[in-house]
Amino acid sequence: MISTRGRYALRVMIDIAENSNGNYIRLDEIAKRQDISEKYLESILVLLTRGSLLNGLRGKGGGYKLTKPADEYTVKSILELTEGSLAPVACLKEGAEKCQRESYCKTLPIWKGLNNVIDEYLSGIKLSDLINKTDDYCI
Amino acid sequence: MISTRGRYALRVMIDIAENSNGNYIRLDEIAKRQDISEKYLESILVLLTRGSLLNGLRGKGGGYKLTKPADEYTVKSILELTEGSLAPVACLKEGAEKCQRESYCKTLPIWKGLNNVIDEYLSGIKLSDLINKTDDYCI
DNA sequence: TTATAAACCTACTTTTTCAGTATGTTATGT
DNA sequence: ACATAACATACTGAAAAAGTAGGTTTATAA
Repeated sequence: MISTRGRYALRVMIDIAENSNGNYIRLDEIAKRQDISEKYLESILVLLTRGSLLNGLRGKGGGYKLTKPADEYTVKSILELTEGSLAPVACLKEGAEKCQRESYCKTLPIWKGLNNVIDEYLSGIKLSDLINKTDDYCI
Repeated sequence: MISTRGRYALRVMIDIAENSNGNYIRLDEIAKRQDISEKYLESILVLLTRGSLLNGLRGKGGGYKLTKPADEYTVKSILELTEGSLAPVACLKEGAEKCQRESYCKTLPIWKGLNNVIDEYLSGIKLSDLINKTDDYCI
């Protein structure tokens, strides 16, 4: 259901939130810490950057950092961007072609309900809930 | 997330619950009503029968019927049998090999929570909630 | 008892998605 | 100018999903 891409994306977002302090963090640093191949990680960071969840800077001193405070990211927003959609069935995806069975389908209400339950749960968790940034609060 | 197999399985179980009245229903009948190819449907009915959610009888007059009353099936039990597992990530599947990151993984609690939310929702719906068997109650 | 109807079984093909790799290009700071 | 690090494009391999094909067994009803 949640693919490697989405799971990695979440781990990476947590990693950046914890280890950056407004600084850019290099891809190879993250890759090493998270034990993900640089090349595969790159393809994930591209998504996060294009979706403007991250800010990428090229050249020396470059890297990635968050575009906004950690409490403004929901887990849902991160997963949705990388997974494409979290809908449990195709007919509930954004922009799906209209299903012929829609009017009388007895299973559709189940999928809608499931979709809601998942959405609510993942919208309720913020990136800031997942990090322990002790260094920020220690004097 | 939920594949065609699981979705079809649910539709088929509803179909049988609605149209059988203790009688066996033929595969080709179900296939026609549900607009699913006979051959593909067969592979699904095999799963449901092997998992003893259905009873299959061969030969003339044979077909499939429920093994128990409709209110003793949860949607979860039907989907779990056909999908294999409903766990949102591999490491939560039954009999998954132990994940090295388990002890310190910051995303694991999210997946466990999501798993619970999904389980609770799908366990709460019974097959009997999905059918309208008016003929049973009309004299 | 025999023909027929129906589920059962094994194996295959085709398509799609996931995961990962390779190579080259552009922007940035020193 | 030069090193650095993100960006871009394109490819490969493996696995799973979806669907097909053909033959085998078992029960029923004529």
